[in-house]
Amino acid sequence: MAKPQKLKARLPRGLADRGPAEIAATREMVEAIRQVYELYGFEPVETPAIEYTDALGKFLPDQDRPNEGVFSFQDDDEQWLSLRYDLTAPLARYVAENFQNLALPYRSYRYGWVFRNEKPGPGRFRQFMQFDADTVGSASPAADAEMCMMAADTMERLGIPRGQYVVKVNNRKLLDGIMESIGIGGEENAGRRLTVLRAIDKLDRLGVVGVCQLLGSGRKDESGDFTEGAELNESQIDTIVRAIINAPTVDAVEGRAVETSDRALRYLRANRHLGPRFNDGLDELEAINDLLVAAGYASDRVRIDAAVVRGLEYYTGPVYEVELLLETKDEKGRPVRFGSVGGGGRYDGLVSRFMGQPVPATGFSIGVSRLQAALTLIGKLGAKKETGPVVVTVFDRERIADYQQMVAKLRAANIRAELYLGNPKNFGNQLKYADRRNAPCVVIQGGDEKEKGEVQIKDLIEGAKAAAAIASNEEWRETRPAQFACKESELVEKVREVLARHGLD
RNA sequence: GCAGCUGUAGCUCAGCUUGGUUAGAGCGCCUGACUGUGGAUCAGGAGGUCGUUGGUUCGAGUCCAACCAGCUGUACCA
Repeated sequence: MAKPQKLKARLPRGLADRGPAEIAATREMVEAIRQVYELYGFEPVETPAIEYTDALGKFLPDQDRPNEGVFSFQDDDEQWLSLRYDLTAPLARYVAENFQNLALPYRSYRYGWVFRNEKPGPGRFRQFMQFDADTVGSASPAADAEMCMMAADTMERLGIPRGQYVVKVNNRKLLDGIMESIGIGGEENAGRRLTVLRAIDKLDRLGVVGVCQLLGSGRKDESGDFTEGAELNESQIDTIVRAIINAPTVDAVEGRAVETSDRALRYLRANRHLGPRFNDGLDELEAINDLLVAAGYASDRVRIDAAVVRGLEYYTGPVYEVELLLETKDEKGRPVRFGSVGGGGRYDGLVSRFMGQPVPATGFSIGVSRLQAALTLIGKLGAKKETGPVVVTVFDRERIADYQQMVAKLRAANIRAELYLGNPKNFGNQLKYADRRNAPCVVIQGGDEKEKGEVQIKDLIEGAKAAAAIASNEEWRETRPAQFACKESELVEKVREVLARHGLD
């Protein structure tokens, strides 16, 4: 007898279903972040998940085909559409389209799903949530400093203690200046500069030696895979290493060695010979740092770090990155480092792509999904299991209307409640169901109770505790642990007492 | 994309080295003991194209090849 071919139920890789606990955790996080952003005077705006591909700037050069990394499709008029891969490019489109109606500088925030068609990995999904804040129309370093402060405040509002995160600040012009000074400026070296930036970005993972290999002839990893290097000569590598990679950042503060912006800046100042572009970047960094210090944000929250790269393509000046410093173990006992959970920077070119005038902008983005994974793992989120509704059981199937009425009474009193909708034949199954729903209690009314105008209320939470002491099934059933009778008219009141006893009111 | 590892019940896995009747375990699920009560216990039951295709062989879950999928690392990452 051949079985009919069943369709295999399967989730596409890199995508995730989310249950009640995760949804609740996300809601909690989003609300916390929103409060901070509102406090800073930002207002919400939402754009759709789909944009014209050219608005996202993701056509491959010299081809009329979008980048493979974005999910794209053609409209019936042949125009390419794409799912957004971040929230910044759509905002730039929105601002350009509504430029006349916005009060500039325009501060806005929004959160939503973004999509990337890339190989997924641990903690990396093809659909994930970001929460962005942007200030459009201000070139002031105060706008940048504010982003950094807001990032720090947000981390603390989410329950991450000071010292377990850090907001790192850098300026792209520093790196550009250094690269110019070693002779790889100009259009013809654009590709090479990318390789250099990528190499520096890997400092935390590969260390100084690995980065130097990538700056030079290339690097072969443990699996035998070879990565081509930037082919710089020794003196070029030496300049980068001395200016950025080996830059001292540790200072003695009150007898302890700590990383400080002061130390980083002092060292950068000694490198002013690297050229005007480098010096521009340094001046901007100094300006931001002065504002941070004046506002009381010291190096334990926001810190200058010349090795931060981020967003190779569109950042033009200051860049920021939020890093979680805490370490923990995963289910299998392996150490987990969370690393970057957010970042941003100044993107002065992004809005002006649509406009005839320059429009400075700076923004910051939190990776909600990744941060949620981190917070869950360290137990800051989703620790408690959601309590289910009160379940009204069906004893006498002729009287479903009576039971439904009890449910309605509980609901009218703002108590989560539901009628058992399954097959009422086996009463035990109804309790099993209530147990699996994590119901705090069930309401029972059989013929005996009905005659006396009573109902039975069974406290499942208390009952589960009592169960541990009972070994035999007879005893279990006869004692009816944590169960009591009350007048039908007292139903709401008594249920409320049970909920209060467990802190659920 | 490149490399390594892994595909056996709903889940976690054993069996593969050394090919040999009916492919196992734990957990979960269903039924009953228990026609008015969750848990525990006991008894029973359902559930498998051994990732796919081809090859070697009298005989393949086991050996070989290709492919597919997953995981891990690496590359890319706006």
